[in-house]
Order: sequence, then structure tokens, then C-alpha cells
Amino acid sequence: MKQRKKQPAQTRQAILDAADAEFSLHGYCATGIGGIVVRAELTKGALFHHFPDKRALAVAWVGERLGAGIEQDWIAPLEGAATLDALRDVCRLRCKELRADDATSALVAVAAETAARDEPLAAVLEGVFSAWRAALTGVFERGKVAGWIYPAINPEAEAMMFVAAFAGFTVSMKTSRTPQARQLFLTAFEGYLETLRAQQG
Amino acid sequence: MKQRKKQPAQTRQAILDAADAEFSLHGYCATGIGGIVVRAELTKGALFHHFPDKRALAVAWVGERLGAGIEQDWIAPLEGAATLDALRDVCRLRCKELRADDATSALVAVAAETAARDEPLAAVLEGVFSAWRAALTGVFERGKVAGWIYPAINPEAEAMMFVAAFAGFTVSMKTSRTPQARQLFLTAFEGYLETLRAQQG
DNA sequence: TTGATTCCATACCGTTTGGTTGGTATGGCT
DNA sequence: AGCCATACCAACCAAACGGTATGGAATCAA
Repeated sequence: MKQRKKQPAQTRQAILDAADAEFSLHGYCATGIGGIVVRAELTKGALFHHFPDKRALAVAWVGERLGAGIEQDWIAPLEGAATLDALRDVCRLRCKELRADDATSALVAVAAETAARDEPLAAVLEGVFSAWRAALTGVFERGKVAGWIYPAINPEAEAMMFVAAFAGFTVSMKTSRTPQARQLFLTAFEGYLETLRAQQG
Repeated sequence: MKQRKKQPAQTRQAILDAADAEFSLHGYCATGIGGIVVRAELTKGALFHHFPDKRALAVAWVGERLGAGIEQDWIAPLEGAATLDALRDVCRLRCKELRADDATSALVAVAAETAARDEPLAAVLEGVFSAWRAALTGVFERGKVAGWIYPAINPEAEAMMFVAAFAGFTVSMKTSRTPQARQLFLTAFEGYLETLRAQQG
């Protein structure tokens, strides 16, 4: 299998890898181009060859990496959820494994930081958020049809609430680093999920 | 009433006024000292006379201004809440009047941006958040005693969930500027509040 | 009045920032 | 072979950043 010493797409991915790490760690504004190229073991010339400016790099990062992260962490696992217990298990896992540099955490952090004043960034962020919400809307709709979700639930509104609650949780986890906060949230969140369950007989 | 041409405390408040506007608008990192002193119609000399550095200014802003904002918007109104309907009305008002530069929004935004890597800032942020949660914990506890909150509710956990949901909502409002998002969230959030109500008879 | 101290403005400094420039090496194509 | 676009690097740049040094006006203690 003969190929070039270096596929240009490889370099682009290496830049996105480094950008992912740096943005997830420091947020958008506090991340410097210099830090990214050092981590990628490249130069600014390489970076600005693949991306016109810092904002475009961030847009690509959100769309490709954070989007993929949400897809992997939330959308794919939820696709097979056919009971409320399955949904609850996904939430437990996401809650327990949540780290400050998770895709979910980074998504919320960069949205809170930039979405209010950067329209192209807000647009791509909204795309990822709406995909996340759409997956949950689908779960609730299917659950209503299958009879394991309370029929009076508004799927879209409930997805909005679900995502907001989890997004806020990622922020809370950054301020109070005590492990109690995680357990406290999970307790109430599981209670909330139970209220979505269809009543028996 | 004789007094100095200018009370030093007045200047300090003017700086905090300007810092409040700038930080609420641009976040922590993207806000420059220059922008603050221009808005305050002062100079760097005045600012650095009252605050040792940018971080200390931010700490004072969070503790004094955001703390007061949360106190005014959430804690004081909740003090008199003696029914679930009263709690719901406070939530409706906060939801409807929420703007991107609200104290609540700014608190969440700056927490998401800085709390993970700035410990003193995280500490004062946690103070404001925990005061907010404590007010809700008190409401739930009082409601349980008075019999208008479902007895099985864990007040602390529920306060955690409540604050997380509302915090996430402030972020969602920045990405999707459509008015539907606001209504959608409020719908589900009121539904959530109803699940806290004590069952009749 | 005098001396010390608080308060604030002007001017400046070193560093870092995002971004550019000129040039070179690579590999595909004819 | 010869050519040319792509991919990348090293060096550089103006601007903005947070922060400082200095000096003077106002105020207070004596």
C-alpha cells in the first residue's frame, strides 16, 4: 500500500486533535493558536493553510468533533433505547463518566462563552444541540407509541428540559468539584426520569 | 452635607458597574481592562488602585454583583413562597425576563468559562451557586413541612436539579435565539414543577 | 501649616496575540 | 524530464493585552 509520506487530511486531523484538547481544556478565547500548533507538533503555517482563521477552526471543531462526541455519547446509545430503564442507564453512564473535558462539557462551555456574540459559531453549536435534542425527542415519541412514556408528555419540550438539565449539570460539576454534587444531581435526575414513565394498569 | 468631591467607594462602584456590563456582555477572557475603564470613563490607574489584577476584579464582580443579582432575582422572591403556585410564578417571571446579560446568564457563562481552571474564581462562583441552591432547598423543606411539596422529595437534590435545569436553559437561550425555545423549556419546566406537588387527598 | 497618605491620571513597558509573508520541499501529471 | 499545485515551515508583524512607574492633586492627622 503505497502512499504519500503524509496525507494532507492527516495533518488536518492532527490540528483538530490538538484543537480539541486545547479548546476542551481552556475554552475558546483562552486557547491560543500557539498552544494548538505546539501540541500538534506543527507550525502556524500549517494551521492557517487548512483553516482561514481561529474562528473557522473552532467552527470545524464544534461541527466535526463535538458533533461526533454527542453522536457517540448520546445519539447512538439512545437509538436502541426501548424502555425507560434503558434511557436511565444511559443517563447514569453519562453522568458517572462526565469529565470537565468531555464533549458534552466542552459543548456547553463553548456555547456559554461564545454563542451570544458569535453568530457562525452559534449556528454550528445550535446544530449539535438540536441533534442532541432530536435524539431525545425521538426516544420520547417512540416511548409514547410503545406505551412506556407517559402520554401527556410533550416530546420536544421534554427534550429541551432534559438537555438543559444535563447542560447545567456539566457547569455545576466545574464549580463544585466535590463528588457529592454528582450524586445529588443523579438522584434528582433519576427522579425526574421516573415522572416520565407511563403509569401502570 | 459636606463631602469629598468623590468618594473612593463611588469610583470602585463605577468600576464594578462597567465590569458588570463588559463581563456580562463578553465573558471573562474576551473582556479587556481597556474596555472597562473606557466604559467607566476612568483610567487604568484608577482600576489597578482598587483591584490588584483582572482576576481580583472578576472575583469582586461575581461576589458582589452576581451575588446580589441572584439574591434579588431568586433568593428574595423565594423567601415568601408558601405555595407551589408561587414558586411557579417566580420561575415564569425569571424565564420570561431572562436576557443574555442577566445576572443568572452571566453567572452560568463565566462559571462555564473559568471555573474549571481558576480556583479562586471557582470558589466565589460556587458561593453564589450554593446560595441559590440553598434558597431552593429551603423552599422545598418548608413546602414539605407545610404539606404542599411531595414528601419523598430530597430537597438538596431537587435544588441541584432545579438550578442545573435553569442554568442549562440560559445556555440554550444563547444558541437558539428563537422565541420557541423559551416557551418549550417553560412548558416542560412547569411540568417538572408539578411533579413536586404533594398529592391531594 | 506641615507631612503623610489616599486617590487617580499619564505615559509607558514587556509579552502575547492572531495572522502574514516569502520561500521550500514534496509528489502527481504530462 | 519538466512543470506546477499542494503542503508546509521559519521568521516576522502590528496590535492589543495586562500590568507598572511616576507624578500630582486632594484629603486627613498633627
